[in-house]
Amino acid sequence: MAELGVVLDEKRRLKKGAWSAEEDQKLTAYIKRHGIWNWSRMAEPAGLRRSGKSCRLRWMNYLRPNLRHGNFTKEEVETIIKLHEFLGNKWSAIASKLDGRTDNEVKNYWNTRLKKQFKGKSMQKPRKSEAARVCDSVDANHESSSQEEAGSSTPTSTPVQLSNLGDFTGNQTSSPENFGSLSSNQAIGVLGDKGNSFDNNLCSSYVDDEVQSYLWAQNFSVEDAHMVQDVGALFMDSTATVLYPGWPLEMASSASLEDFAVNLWEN
DNA sequence: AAATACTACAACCGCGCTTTA
DNA sequence: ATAAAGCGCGGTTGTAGTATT
Repeated sequence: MAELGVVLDEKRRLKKGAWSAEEDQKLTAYIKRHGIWNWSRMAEPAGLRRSGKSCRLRWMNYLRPNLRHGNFTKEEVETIIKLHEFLGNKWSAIASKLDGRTDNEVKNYWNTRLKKQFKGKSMQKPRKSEAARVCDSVDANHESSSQEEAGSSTPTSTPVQLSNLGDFTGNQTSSPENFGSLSSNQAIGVLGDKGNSFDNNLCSSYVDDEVQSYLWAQNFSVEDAHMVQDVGALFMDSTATVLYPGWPLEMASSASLEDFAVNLWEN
């Protein structure tokens, strides 16, 4: 191979691995001249021995105009935390709320910086399987382990908000009863594909008032509708509270996410 | 100074959804 | 109606750079 870490797909003679400055220039110049019309067919006329996928990824994550690279601001960190709490590993959805950031960048940031902050720290109560948790309504278990651990609880979601969600998505009827009738798959969908990973436990965190109000203040576009359709399941637990990992339990009820994000960002 | 461990991030892979023929 | 192609997403891997021993 000509360059370290760069290999050729022997069957199709396609190059893989890190992009050179020359390749970047070729792709950028081609797109500027012809626009994006078909990723898999653009590579050859652009003078690149790359798969369409590879071209698209390079463009979307690196070459595209108006992208921002480098450190995340504390506001961005805060946004990521909040949205991840709400949406789970929906990186593209999260990234769409951050100006000039890509899903890949957000995902990398989460996996390398934020995830470890949560790792090993119990967010709150031990939970049943996701499916069981989502299907259950409030029950006696809430009072037992959760409040002992969390030290407080914050009643949250209201029918009004649930109704808004239903109206907003346009494909989900809006009563709390209907949310309760979601299948476990539907409910878990928003939490991630596998349903049992650390991330999924994390992202299924209960949503408190602060997070909700933040989210309602967001400007969700029509394209976002698909990802919010299952969100009702997250509101099923009305005794929700959020513990910010690494923070003392006694902070549970008083610390704002902003405090947490600032702390995280500064350290 | 060298070896090792850790971190950050670019890029690839596989899967599922949508569009097209 | 359906198979194929294209696209986008999330998970994972590979590697360069940095810190630590």
